[in-house]
Amino acid sequence: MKPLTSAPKGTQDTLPSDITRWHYVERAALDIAERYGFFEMRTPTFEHTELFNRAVGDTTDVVQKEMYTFNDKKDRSITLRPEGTAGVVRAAIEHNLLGGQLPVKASYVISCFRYEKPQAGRLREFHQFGIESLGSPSPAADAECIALGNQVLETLGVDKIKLFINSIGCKQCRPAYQAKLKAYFSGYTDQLCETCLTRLETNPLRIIDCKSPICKEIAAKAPKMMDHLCSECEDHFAELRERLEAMGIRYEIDPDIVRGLDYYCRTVFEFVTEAIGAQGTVCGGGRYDGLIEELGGPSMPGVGFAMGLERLQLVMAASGAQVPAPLLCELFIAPMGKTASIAAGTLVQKLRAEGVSADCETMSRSLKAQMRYADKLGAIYTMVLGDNELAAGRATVKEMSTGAASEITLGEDFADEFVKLSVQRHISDVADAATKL
RNA sequence: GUGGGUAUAGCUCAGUUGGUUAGAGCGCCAGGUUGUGGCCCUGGAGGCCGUCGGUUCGAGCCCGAUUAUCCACCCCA
Repeated sequence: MKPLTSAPKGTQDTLPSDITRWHYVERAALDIAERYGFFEMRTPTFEHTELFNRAVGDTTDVVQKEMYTFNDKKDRSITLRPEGTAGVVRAAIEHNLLGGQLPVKASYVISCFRYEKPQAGRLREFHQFGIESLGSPSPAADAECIALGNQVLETLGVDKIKLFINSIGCKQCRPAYQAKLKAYFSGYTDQLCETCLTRLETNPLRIIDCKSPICKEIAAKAPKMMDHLCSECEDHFAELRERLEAMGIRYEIDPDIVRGLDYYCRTVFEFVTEAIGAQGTVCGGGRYDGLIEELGGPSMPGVGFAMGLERLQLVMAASGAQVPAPLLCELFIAPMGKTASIAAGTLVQKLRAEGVSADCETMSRSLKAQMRYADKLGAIYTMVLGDNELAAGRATVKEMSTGAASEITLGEDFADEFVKLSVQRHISDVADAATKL
């Protein structure tokens, strides 16, 4: 059987067997964000191309070669979002949220699109959980974001991950530093790689991040931003460190983190793992004080991060993290014959209306096959429904784990009786657990 | 965009120096007496061996191309 076509390169289907894990991860992240005062925000999957050109930056790889850009039927240039911050900031400006109470704290779970060559932990359509805190210039906001990210990772059972932080300066101190950097690297034009030669002109800061061995060696002796921060940036960074230490969040300073999106300034940070291959950045973010103004909003600072949900799930697996089991079927009804099947459908419907997860046979299989099916569903109880039961108006409910049988009437009180039975089991489970303690 | 590996059943993989009807385990389906799951036993369905072309009397196996996938560079979540 040949499929008509296949999913596009770099995309993934999420099957019913995967969805429990996804829900668990997304809900945990959004719940924790709410505790920090960040509420979910939903923005369009596509935006005007200009938004990303301005926000992410014309010189970045993301804008230059990775965007899914097309013209719509009225010839407007549209781009599938490659990241989440631009859309959130745009929406905050558009709805004048920044004229109200500050800070504006938003979270999101979105899919992003980048035309890249897929590899471990890198897809063309991928998912991010992210937060943005708009309005506060204080390192308190930076620390809050980092703490939030840290808590999400901890809650989901991720170890094997490290937090790296750095400060890349602001528009006061960075130009001078960049000039120094440029002067330094200009002495090595005969040795730098081709891309770094163009970086020398467009954004010398990015040379520091180059992975080519020769450039790395040259960059190792380059002047460090850390040594050229203005006093405001220095104080800001020092306070951030003080706050992280006060909260007991462990970090390392990595002076080579620059990040590939142009809007970052001052604080940048990454949660990085070595357990999932070369694409080890699970969460990355930082401060972007000029961005809101750049997009036509008020002059206002901001800070945030994005977490790659596919990568997150990869580290979770590598860390041996457990995902709670899905809600099991409380009762499976196995009918024999058409009359019983109709009755079973009705009984199951009553249970479902009462909020009980219940199921019954729809494949008309043998009783043995139905029992096997119930077992695979993980049904807590099963009930066989045949002519005998229908005639008597009573049936036997069997607890699958113990084989214990209980009688139940099939009348009006059926759902109530079953719920009572089920609750008793829960109570005895709790009692058992208590005695074990 | 550049490089390397891989492509055989739904999944994980065997398949000899090229030689008849291509295999295993798991999964799925059905049986193992009359109305009860897990363990065990038996049977069954399911593959144009990624696609196209070439070499050969003969190709799952060799060669080329193409596509997909995995991994790395690059970049980033």
